[in-house]
Amino acid sequence: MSKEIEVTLLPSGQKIKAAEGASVSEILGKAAAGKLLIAAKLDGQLVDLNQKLDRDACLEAIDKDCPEAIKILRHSAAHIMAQAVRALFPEARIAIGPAIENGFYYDFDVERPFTQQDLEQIEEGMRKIISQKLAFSRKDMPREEAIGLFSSMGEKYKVELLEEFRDPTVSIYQQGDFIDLCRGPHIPQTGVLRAFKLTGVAGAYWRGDEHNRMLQRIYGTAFFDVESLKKYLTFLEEAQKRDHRRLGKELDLFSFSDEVGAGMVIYHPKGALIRHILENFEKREHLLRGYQIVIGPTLLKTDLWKKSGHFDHYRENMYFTEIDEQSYGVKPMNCLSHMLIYKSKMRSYRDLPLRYFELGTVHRHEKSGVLHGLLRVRQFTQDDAHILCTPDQLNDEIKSIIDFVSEVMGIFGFEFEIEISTRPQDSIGSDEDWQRATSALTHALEEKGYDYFVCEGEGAFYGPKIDIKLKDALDRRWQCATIQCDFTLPERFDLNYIGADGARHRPVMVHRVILGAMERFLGVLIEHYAGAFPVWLAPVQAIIVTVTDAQLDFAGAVCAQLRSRGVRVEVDTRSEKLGYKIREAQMQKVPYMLVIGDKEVQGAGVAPRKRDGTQLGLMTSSEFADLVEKECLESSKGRVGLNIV
RNA sequence: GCCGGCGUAGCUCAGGGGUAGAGCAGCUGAUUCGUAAUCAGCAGGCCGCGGGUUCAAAUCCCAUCGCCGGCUCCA
Repeated sequence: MSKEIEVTLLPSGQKIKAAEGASVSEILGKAAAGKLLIAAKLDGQLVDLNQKLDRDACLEAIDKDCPEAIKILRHSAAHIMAQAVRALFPEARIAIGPAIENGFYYDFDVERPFTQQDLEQIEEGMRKIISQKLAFSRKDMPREEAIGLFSSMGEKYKVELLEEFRDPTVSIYQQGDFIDLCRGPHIPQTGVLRAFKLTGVAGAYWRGDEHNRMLQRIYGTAFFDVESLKKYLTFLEEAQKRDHRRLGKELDLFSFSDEVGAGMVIYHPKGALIRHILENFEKREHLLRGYQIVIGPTLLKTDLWKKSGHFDHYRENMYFTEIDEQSYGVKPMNCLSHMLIYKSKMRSYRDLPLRYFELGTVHRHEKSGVLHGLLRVRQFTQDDAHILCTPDQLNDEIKSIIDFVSEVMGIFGFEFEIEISTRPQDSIGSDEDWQRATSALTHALEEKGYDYFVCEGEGAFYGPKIDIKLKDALDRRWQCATIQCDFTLPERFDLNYIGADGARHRPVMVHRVILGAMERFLGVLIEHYAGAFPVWLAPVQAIIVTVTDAQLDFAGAVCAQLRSRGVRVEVDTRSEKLGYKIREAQMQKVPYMLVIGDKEVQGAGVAPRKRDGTQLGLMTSSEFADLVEKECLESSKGRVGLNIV
């Protein structure tokens, strides 16, 4: 006669009796009425449906609509893929295969890289496995036994992982003839996987270390139903349409040239104009907040880079040249001249904080493989500032930078994630300084009530930092704003100020950018707006389209009037039909099209048509200029009207 | 930098050892038209750059530059 246990069902709180040794699915089966169960939470821990219960516990069903379910499905899909790969490539060694943000991957050590045809075959193999409805079964075993098991299979990567595990017991999962080291849980059987697609293959270093062997990684995604998969694939297509590299070409904003070199942006008139607007906007915002605009040189003697520590810690990313037998370094950061400005005279505590702002163009030798449109380039301009303050002022300074970032991002409508990065291996300064700087950053964020992630060991070589990440159209995150504490440069340059006590003190330094790099920000901005810039940023705010050539003279006069008001307007003078010219303006995402036919000439006005197709009816050009100005101010939250350029 | 893929007209792409192709854009002409593509004609190319194999290379091989997807690294 078996004992009874009491199970509390969550979230209802209902208590039911069950036989000791009953499985999760047996217990939940009755309560789950028709829902597709994926797994369960046993006292808060995710477990498989066939897990047996031997004590009183709380149990919560995980059906396919729970947020955890999709991760479990994708993780199981990775196992199924690995099984298919092993069937096709018996010599393949398996590494790791987790669920990731939009899917899953699995890394394999294989003789030759996978091809597109291989992927199709693997998909076919997966479909076969799915149709067999193989159960995922879990087995716990002592770590030593697992090492023996995987050694006998030749799975050296699994053995390497196991050898570093501390737990005496590990779990393995098996479906069909495929065995994998895994914490689980998994879907009950392979047939649960209904919709999946292998999306790509790429090289990836074992354990993410470039000194290790490069494995072959297959990416895929999976969903509970085919419609969701289709929706996701459509999303990817849509995202590709707003890729800034594509829009940059279509909207004639910028280009790259292999004759010029990789990672060097060539701004075309419209792209340059947007950047110009952004930069003017930035200068005003900085002056408003007590920053002083400064300008430093591009080439600085290598000796100075040695003094700052850049030569020892950042040389790999720098370009050097020689002038009159003197070695110079092209600046990868703007801080040095700002330090020299500070040092140019005696400073009092009454002068602090000093905030030096520079739209500084820097060059960094990024590895060729990381270059990516505007988002990762070798020459870029930062909206950079260095704040020198007393240690007491540090917290307030950081808080006001965070406010600055949040106000600016609000204007563009960006949401962001915040990360704090702590001391890396290759770094300078004392532990005590790092500790002080790191806690200054965390305190400021906590006082402002922001959530943040901590990235251990990801800081700059000279100090810890707060990074603000924006997402691109393809869901990749890009660092834009960053706030970096630096206790070491003031030391190396022997910066000081005279305190109220008459003695010399060391100021604290903060490096910070708001938009980050103008290039990257513009790239993310293009994708954010899908190329349809708000009027205050649009390089062409209105385009005049005439019904026939007969109205061209009047169109020219209107254009001149609007330009004198600061409206960025052009005339399409081609002898094309109205519809043709409208279509073109539409595809160029111009905010306003000003239609001029005989009626408008008669009425001495224009008929604006908005980008979304709405027509505003006849108005004078002056009324239209007022309208554009009002919209600029509204969309820029009062910052920018018509007179930005 | 590493693994894989790819460079053909301004753009998007076809052609895969035997005379270089299409659509769009451009130019010229006709059309003068009311809110997302008027018609016709013309022009446009060291097939990324450099080597090699071959009677013959856009096509095959090597090297190089650049681009794309990842990895590593970063604003």
